Amino acid sequence: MHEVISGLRHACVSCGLREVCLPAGIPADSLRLIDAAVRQRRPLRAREVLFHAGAGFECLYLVRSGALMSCSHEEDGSEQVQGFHLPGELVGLDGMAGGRHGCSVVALEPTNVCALPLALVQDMMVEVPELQSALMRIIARETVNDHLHVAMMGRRSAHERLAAFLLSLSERHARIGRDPRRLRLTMSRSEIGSFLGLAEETVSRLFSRMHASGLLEVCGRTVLIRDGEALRQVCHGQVDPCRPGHAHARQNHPPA
Amino acid sequence: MHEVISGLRHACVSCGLREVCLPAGIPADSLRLIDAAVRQRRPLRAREVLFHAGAGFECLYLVRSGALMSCSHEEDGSEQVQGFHLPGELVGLDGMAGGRHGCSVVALEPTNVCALPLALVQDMMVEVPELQSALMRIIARETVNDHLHVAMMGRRSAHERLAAFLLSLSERHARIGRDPRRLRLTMSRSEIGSFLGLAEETVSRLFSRMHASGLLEVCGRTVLIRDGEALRQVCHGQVDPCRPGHAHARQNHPPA
DNA sequence: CGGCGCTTTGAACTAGTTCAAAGCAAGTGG
DNA sequence: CCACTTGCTTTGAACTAGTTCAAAGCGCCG
Repeated sequence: MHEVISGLRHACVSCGLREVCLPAGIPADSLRLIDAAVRQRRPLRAREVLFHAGAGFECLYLVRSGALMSCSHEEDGSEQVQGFHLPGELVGLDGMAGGRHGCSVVALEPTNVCALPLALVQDMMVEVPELQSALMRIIARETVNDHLHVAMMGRRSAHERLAAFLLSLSERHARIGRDPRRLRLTMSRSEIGSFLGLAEETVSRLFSRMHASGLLEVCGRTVLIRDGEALRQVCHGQVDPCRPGHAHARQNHPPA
Repeated sequence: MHEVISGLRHACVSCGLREVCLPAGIPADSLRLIDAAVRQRRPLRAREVLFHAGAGFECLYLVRSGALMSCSHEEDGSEQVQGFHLPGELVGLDGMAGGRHGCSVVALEPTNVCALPLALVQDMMVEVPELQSALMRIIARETVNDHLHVAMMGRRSAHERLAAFLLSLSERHARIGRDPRRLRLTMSRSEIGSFLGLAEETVSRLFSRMHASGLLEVCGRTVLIRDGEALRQVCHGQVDPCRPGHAHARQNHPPA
């Protein structure tokens, strides 16, 4: 079952993601140990599966380029998208619970990942306490994200959810040096819907409305954020994006 | 800010929760170290706050008796209940993300907790690798739970949600040796609603319906599970609990 | 007793779903 | 190069699960 290919160039030290990835804040000499542990996995093609739910937990994976999506499966066959993972982000932690993964992870586009064999990670943590606390920090951040996600699913309207989703993507784009206003969504409407707890039709309609109101420029899977501030307001429920509110929309509404 | 009181009796070795709590699976000699680190906190009264969101992360807490509820706060003032914590369960892990807690935690009834000062935990992890992996396992399980929670908020009907909630409580009751059929809900309808992403009125109506259909016997905050198997079916969406389906009709006697 | 907070129930409403159909873009094979 | 398939997206129209608003009931405690 070893698809891991070692020997490829992968030095963390020279990696563009060093500052946002697991090694962030780890001293240079310890970094060399991590470097040695990291395996480069054969690149994934779009739609290719990194691991299936239920598979044995052997590695943690770091996204180097591309994008991943994780989703859990209900016994009735339905799927729930749990998250999207951009370069610099870590996936596979849930496997630590019981030695098997609880989610499947699939590539949304051609993707490269670094693999960290679990055994090596555990050994290393004893010798490199910084790694241990870094890992703890990352897991805890994961938890915080999940809580945000729950809070969103709990009480927010469809508009608020989509706005929050776009802003989160935008921020993460910024973190890795991409243009935070231009988003290339690599996932389908129905995947966004599943992630946000909405029907795909609802997502599609929202994009149309937000486009019409001038918040976004939507062209298929390419989205341009035209008014980030307004989007932030929508996200916090301070604005109802249905009624115009924006210059671009139809203005001939005779106010009551 | 140290409200921690040491010196009270608290030996893990003699604790009834040993097998379900953090120390599960940790060898006896290492256990003594943990034992020494654990501080007993003054008992919390109902509604008393263990820590506030934003407070510095100083301790992990283990529930000894009673029950806790954690909730996050949106900037608009609304609250989202993130979870309920029964004896043997750990709270406070989210604080590891940035040195402050992201949730507030409050007691639902008179509650005792054990406190594990963070500094001691970190020191110990270096010497007791079992503790490190135990902690990792617990955090990862947390993640898995959060994912279940998200999956529930995403696509399940109100009935399915409430059924899943009750079954989860029931299982956890069983784990700590309580009767899994008789639940004393220590939280209000609106707290359950927040947790499940429903209005409090909806929760109340569901209890009434499930009572009427003979699934449950509900008397205020005391719930008796009459037909666990059927409840499990509702939870998996195999049954629509609106239409009768059940012989037992209205019988509003308080469970003995 | 009287007041307060929680719960229940009813009735009206609406945000979002579902179902259905058409539009579009990319790929495939003749 | 075009016809055809396939999968995603958009849009419309009808529907409904769950919300919201309102009011009454119930327990509890000072």
